[in-house]
Amino acid sequence: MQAGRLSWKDVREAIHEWILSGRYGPGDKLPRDADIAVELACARSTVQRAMQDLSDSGIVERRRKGGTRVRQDPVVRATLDIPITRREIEDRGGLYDYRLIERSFGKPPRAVRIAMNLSDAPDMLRIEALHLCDGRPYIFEDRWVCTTTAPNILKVDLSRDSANEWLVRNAPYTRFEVKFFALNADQRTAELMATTPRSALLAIERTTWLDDRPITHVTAIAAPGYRLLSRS
Amino acid sequence: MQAGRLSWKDVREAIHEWILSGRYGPGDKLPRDADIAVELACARSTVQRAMQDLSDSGIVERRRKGGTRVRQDPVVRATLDIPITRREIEDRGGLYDYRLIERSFGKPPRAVRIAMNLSDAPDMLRIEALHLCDGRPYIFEDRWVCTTTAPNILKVDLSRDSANEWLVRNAPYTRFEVKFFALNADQRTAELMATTPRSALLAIERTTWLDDRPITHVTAIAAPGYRLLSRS
DNA sequence: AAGTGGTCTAGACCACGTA
DNA sequence: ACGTGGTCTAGACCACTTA
Repeated sequence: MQAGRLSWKDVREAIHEWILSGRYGPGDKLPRDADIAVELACARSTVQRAMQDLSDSGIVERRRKGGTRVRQDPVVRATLDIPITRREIEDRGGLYDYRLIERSFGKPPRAVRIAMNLSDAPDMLRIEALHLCDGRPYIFEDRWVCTTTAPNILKVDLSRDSANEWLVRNAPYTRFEVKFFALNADQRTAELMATTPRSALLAIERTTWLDDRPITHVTAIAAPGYRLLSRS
Repeated sequence: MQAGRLSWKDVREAIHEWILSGRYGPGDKLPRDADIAVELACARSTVQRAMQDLSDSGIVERRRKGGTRVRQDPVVRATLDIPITRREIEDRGGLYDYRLIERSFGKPPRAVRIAMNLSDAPDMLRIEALHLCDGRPYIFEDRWVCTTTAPNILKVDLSRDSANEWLVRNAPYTRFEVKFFALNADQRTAELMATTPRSALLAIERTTWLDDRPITHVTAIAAPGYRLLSRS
């Protein structure tokens, strides 16, 4: 970064400082980008880049002609990284292991069809698998794969390679949805996860699409004590 | 948008398409920005903006001198909005209500000090409060506020105004951390949330700082059935 | 109708990391 | 050392929205 010149991140900090210090409070209108550029002695596009970031972060609200205002109800916007399970475990320094529990065909239950936004119910590949960290259950994965969208998965030996990994590498998506919720372990899940029935488990439900065709729907159930952290 | 000219989002889509179609697979090196700019007939900075976004989305990896490569292990990067609880309920069309359960002073437990990254343990304001949707418990909030960083909260009548809302409006932060996990309701929580002990509940733990001084640490425990959705 | 944000362009220079 | 991404600048024009 060149000395004496402001980067757009510097500009963002400067403007954020104005807000933190109360120079501009919630609902207040900020000066036009052009005027800020003059005040801070930088190009307007630099201010624009900074403002775009403040807007993305939910701190500021911008409207053409209406100008820029400090948001009344700031939103906490958190970003989460959900890596491949194998990598997640290896990055923690754990030993990864994987076990295929079931592989079958059938019509997905209604909840899955709804999540995929499907009216009819074609047969899909059903996969149940367990990811282990240092020999202990880490994540149980209950997955449905749409074989019309991702037919090549039928050639994969899922007892060796996890669908999680194969899909992420070989079936890129254009859109996805994620849901987080807590559930009580039922009898079977408790056995699989080596815990007691009714244990509270974090579930991460993910659906991916290639354009408008669903690829897969997975419910990943994490072992007790699992914590999902936001990116710094 | 001007016709005949490519916006950086168009460029991002074009490049993403190259990846989806297999023209460039995982690990492959993409051409230099400058060459892509020539191929697509746009400015290099437009390609740069598109690439920055693809990099932010975890699709591509960029290194100075090393060039740009398609990521081997794509990461699912989800963004979550965590609004003020009152707004969250009202946006769902629910009737919001709020009850202060406890307001006291004391030393925070060790877990809170660790989360705040504090070695010593000053007295802090402790708040327990319940947010209700249509008269039913929705979120139980267990909060510690550092009164040296946010002293003005002592003047607030917390039986009327929730600390959640007051802090978000009046104590802006520069940094925060969020954790998600599942927990079994204990006896007291079960009573407060009008559910049964051992129910699985989603907990959202959040810590905020103003520069390096902690502001608040809150564990928000959601009612059974609560689901957290990613932003589209 | 006019003002404000949104974006593109072309050129320049910097900074980082690999070869 | 040098190639590649990262960013700034100044100007231009567009697009949206509200006064």
